[in-house]
Amino acid sequence: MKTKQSGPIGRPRGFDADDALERAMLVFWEHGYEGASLARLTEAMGISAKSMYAAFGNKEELFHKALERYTEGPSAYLARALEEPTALGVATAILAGAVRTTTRPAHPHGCLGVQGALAASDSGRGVRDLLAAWRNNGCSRLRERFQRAVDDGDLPPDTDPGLLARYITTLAFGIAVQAASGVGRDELQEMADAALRTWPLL
Amino acid sequence: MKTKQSGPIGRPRGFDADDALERAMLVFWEHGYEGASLARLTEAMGISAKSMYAAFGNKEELFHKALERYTEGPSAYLARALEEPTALGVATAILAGAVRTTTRPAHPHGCLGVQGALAASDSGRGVRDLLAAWRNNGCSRLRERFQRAVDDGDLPPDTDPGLLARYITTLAFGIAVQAASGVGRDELQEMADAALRTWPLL
DNA sequence: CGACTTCTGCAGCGATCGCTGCAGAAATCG
DNA sequence: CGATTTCTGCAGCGATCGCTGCAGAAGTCG
Repeated sequence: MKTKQSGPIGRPRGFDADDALERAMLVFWEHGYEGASLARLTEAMGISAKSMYAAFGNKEELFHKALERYTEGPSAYLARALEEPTALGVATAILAGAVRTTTRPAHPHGCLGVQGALAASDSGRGVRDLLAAWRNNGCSRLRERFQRAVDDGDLPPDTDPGLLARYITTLAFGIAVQAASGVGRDELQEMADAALRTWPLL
Repeated sequence: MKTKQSGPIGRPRGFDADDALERAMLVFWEHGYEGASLARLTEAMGISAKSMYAAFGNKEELFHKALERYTEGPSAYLARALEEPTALGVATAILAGAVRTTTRPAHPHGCLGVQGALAASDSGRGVRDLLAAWRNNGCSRLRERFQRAVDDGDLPPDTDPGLLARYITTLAFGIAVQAASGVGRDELQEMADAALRTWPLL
């Protein structure tokens, strides 16, 4: 319900908030929540600390919005994968997406949802819990998708969808750790292929 | 070659350095390298900052020694697992050890080698790289063990030991992430069991 | 134009960071 | 014992942390 058809009165901000958020996301991705200082963030965003606070609230809110951006951007392969017609297709797309996203050249290696804040000091507990919920949410959505596959007869009726979802997400998170360790894309993709070669038997 | 049979001259330190290191390891484990402040570390160790520096050098050296302690303690299951007689036994023991260690009650959840410093600021780059090397070293030792299994005929001759080692370590690191997210021990162990049920076919 | 609103750059807040100088206490030597 | 050596507690170092008050610039309104 937008009542004003022209922009808000007053001086408009002199930077592109979307661009700035994208750059902030990359800094969080590379250095983690607590490892990304305001100085480094604002420098990458091309704005002053004051402008960042005016536009995004504070560091934690900035991270929240950066995580949303990450979910809709680099991590969008998950939502797309869930729409694959078969459970095997879903699993294959998720692992391939994880490998691709965590080993993109000229991008930080690893996954923001994993290395954003696995362990943290007290001040980072909020973000750490947010990311834990983010990861568990991904697992839950996958479980629901596999449940549907069981209902549809795509997976054997004795399949445990929760266990299967936990297995695939465990591999995906493990891939993110390996990528952060510098393991290359090809090796991880080969490993993902091998892991799904025994598919119907899990 | 110890030449002095009596202790060194001068006042001996008034605390147990082994105890202090153990407590420091637990703090690093829970909060990560950068998330563990000197104040929190020294409080847990029961000594002053000055004593810590005299005994361990600085924060980074303290972390190095804490990681050694972790390797010989909570993570000793890896070395034990490598001595299992069969490759399947090795893999089973590694995953079971990972599940147990990352979900121990009254201990930090997750793995120090993973959440100690996955992403970090500039000042944590040394430790981040150290941990990446630590993880890759575990993978290499597992690969060598699987290579031996191939040579001994325990694994089929067309098995790729590197790929298999990468798969098992990926699962182990994924388990560490899941544990850090609060996933319970039983669910993870069930998942590990299921992952190895198709063993000879990878 | 003048009135109004918002954004921007500067400077700096209090708190915490890892780390250390100093003086005295405490232990081991001859 | 005195001499020597090391450890300990206190206080505080400079740097950085996330964050903000203020004044003026810069834009949108009637």
